[in-house]
Amino acid sequence: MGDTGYDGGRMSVNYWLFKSEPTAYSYDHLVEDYIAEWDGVRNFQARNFLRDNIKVNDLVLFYHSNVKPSAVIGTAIVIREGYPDHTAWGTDSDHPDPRSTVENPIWYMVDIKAGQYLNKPVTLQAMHNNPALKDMVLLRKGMRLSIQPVTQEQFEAICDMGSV
DNA sequence: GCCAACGTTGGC
DNA sequence: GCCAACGTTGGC
Repeated sequence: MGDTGYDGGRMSVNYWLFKSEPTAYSYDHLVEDYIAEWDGVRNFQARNFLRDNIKVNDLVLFYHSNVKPSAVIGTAIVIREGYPDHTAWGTDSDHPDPRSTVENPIWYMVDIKAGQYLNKPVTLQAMHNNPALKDMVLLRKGMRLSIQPVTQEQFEAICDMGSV
């Protein structure tokens, strides 16, 4: 941002970290599917990012949470931006919300496609040990947000740490 | 499995 | 609008 470069209408991509419990949806699973709807987010702050801020071509760190060790496993790319999460509708869904309707959807999702595996997972501990990452949202005490903004510097630092 | 931290709900 | 109760997240 802030330079005079032209990139097709947008000054730059933004960077994000998506959390997933691998027992629910792993990075392997994304690579298999190649394209995934990032549905089921039921937190308003994360919803706002999905609805308002996450754009096509934005880059994503895919983080496995609630496993030993928790770690960033790979990257993904946003291929469709915020649209209503239809999995909130209908009782056969894994995460229904009867308050959300077609006319007034509460929840939103994006589509992503698989990027690259890191050559080696970057663990939560490794991130804590890197002073360059000290301001990461993920590392803030008690921060449970499942969709988090990441700076370009943080994104690149983690990719560097993950390439052996 | 424990439990601290957090978000959400709902009574008042 | 307060806040207690509850459910969930997620590291350890």
